[in-house]
Amino acid sequence: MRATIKDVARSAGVSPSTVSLVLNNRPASISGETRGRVLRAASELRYRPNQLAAGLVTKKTRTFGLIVPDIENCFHASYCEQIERCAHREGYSTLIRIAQNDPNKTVRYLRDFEDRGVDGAILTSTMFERPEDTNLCLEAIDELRIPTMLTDRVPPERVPGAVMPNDFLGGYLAAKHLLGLGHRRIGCVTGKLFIENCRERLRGLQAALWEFGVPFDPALVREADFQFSGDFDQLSYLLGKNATAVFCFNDTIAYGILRQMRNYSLRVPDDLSLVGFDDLVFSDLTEPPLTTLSYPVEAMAAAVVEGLLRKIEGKPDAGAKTVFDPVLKVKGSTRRLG
Amino acid sequence: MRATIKDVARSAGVSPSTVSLVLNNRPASISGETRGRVLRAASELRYRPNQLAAGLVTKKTRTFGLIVPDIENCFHASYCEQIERCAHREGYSTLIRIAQNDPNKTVRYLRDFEDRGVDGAILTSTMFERPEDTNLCLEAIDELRIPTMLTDRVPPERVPGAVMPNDFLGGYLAAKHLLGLGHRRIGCVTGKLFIENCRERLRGLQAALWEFGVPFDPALVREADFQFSGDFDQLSYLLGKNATAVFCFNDTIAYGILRQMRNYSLRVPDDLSLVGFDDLVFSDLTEPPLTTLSYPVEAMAAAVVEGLLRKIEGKPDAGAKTVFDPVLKVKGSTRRLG
DNA sequence: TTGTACGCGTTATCAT
DNA sequence: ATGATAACGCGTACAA
Repeated sequence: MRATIKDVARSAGVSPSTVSLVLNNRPASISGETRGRVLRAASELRYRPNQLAAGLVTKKTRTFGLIVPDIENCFHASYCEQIERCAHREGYSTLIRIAQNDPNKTVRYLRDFEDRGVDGAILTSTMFERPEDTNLCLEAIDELRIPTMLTDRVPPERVPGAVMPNDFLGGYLAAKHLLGLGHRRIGCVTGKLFIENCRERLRGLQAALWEFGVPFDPALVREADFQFSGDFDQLSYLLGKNATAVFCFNDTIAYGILRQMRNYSLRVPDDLSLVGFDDLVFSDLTEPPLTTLSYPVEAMAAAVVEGLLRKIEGKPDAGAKTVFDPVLKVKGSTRRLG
Repeated sequence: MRATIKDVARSAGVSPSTVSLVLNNRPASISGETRGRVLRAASELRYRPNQLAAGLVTKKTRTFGLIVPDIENCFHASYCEQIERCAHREGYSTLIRIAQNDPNKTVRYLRDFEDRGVDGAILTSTMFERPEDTNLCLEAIDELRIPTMLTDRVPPERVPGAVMPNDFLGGYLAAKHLLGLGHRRIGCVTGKLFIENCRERLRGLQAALWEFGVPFDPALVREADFQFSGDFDQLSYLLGKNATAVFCFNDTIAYGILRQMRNYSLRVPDDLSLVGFDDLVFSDLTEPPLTTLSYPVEAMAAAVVEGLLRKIEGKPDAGAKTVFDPVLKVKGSTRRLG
């Protein structure tokens, strides 16, 4: 069996508390000699404290709980990985749970986090299709006695204090870029519009249109899904509406449009300008490389973790940056009209 | 504060042990009346057992530890997600750790798993560049007193009992497909060859060549990296060697080749046939869609989890399928030579 | 400087 | 049918 603190104590000829004092570098002054004996015994027995027992008494487990909708989505995978890295850098383990956009799972996982004594929770999606589900989730968070950070897909009323992407700006930048190139009929293939982030991107687009004095035509907006599905045919619809450019709310959707373009023997950007969102690694490899918007995922992850640590330590959450701006990466899929 | 078992006991007018018996459906017969009182009290106080305390005494935490090299790699992300799902289906939480191919991190995480009392560990990569690192890792696993399943990147000596992809077959199928199409000069862009899986794929290719009586030319093999890097130029080298087809050891590498082909104004499959590996979702979207090899990731995940459960329950590990064959998905990137 | 004793929240054993 | 009591392994006042 595994050595316990008692075994170390016995082997070093001291009491368990002395072992604890030494190993935790407690202010209590321990003679260099016993300290040495303890350390030697501990390493000989390969002693490592049982974290369950330690957590039980200290109420700290140095664990974060992270709930994500999925990780097959590259953006989430990347965000997830960055969060795990930051957490690790701060000495925390990360219990990752994949909720598949299921509010019930989300709530269950949340409770499980509390049962397991995680020190803090991070949720990258707290908006669901049915508003009552969103409320259910928010209530569960409030009942929870655990510091919690929301990020990415956050209901509007909870945005203060959350680490947020500036999706309005993203939409604005994309549209402005296209407008600047002379496009006036800009089609849009959005993600699910119950996601506030998508609506924000849409608002950003509208703001840019307004700035250029171009009327907003709702007929140019098509709601799709962030998951890829190759069989939709938003493209022919939008072309039918005389779109000269299409703004896709993520890169995966843009890949689909790119594919459809080839099916029609049309060319990007000659026959249609295309803008994506997320700047996945693959977006440098498409033909042409995809003009897209990029978030500083690493910085966002760092902000989430930092914010959570502050909450855990009870510090005021001042200072931490909470809104992150996307950057437009102009590659080859957009060009001047005409 | 959160209600404990004692609070419930007090509220129901019984002892903590009775509460425990009721809530855990112990064989001990409890009168329907007290049972009701306990259940009512528990739900009124919203009692949920502290898993740390429970784990401390039962030595079970219903948690798996999962160590992956990274999850930005789509294949790993997918595998990871499937494993998490299977684990959840079986009532287990998954502590996911990203080791970034760092053997030291791997070992540290492993120990941490033990400290936290996870019931079992899953490692998707236990092969490192330096053999001594691999050994270090294997030794750490052996010293660990935790049921452990290895999968995917496993050192040859540990394959028995591991859940493995049949990479030999993958290499064989890819090469046979190309040979069947008349190709004789087949270039190869591999992943790092210290990974046994890559060497297996290479052996599979050699076997197919042998079958067709085509001599193996080492000059046609280029070692690359599974992570994408757009700046390599393996293509011009292989074309210089008169390759008429290229077998890339993963789809990401193939995307890079596809891109290079366009830079040279060459066409796939007319000027070069291309085969990838992994069948990422994006491989239906490339132009042309990428012929590639696909593993039954879900089934593999299920097998890993099942195997781990058997080990945990001390059952003999008979029956579980442990080698999984890839399937060749012929899409548009390969064609008959000439 | 070190040891004793207690508590963390739970389950298991053994009485009653 | 139910309740004391003793673990589980650790940290920490407090005592010595």
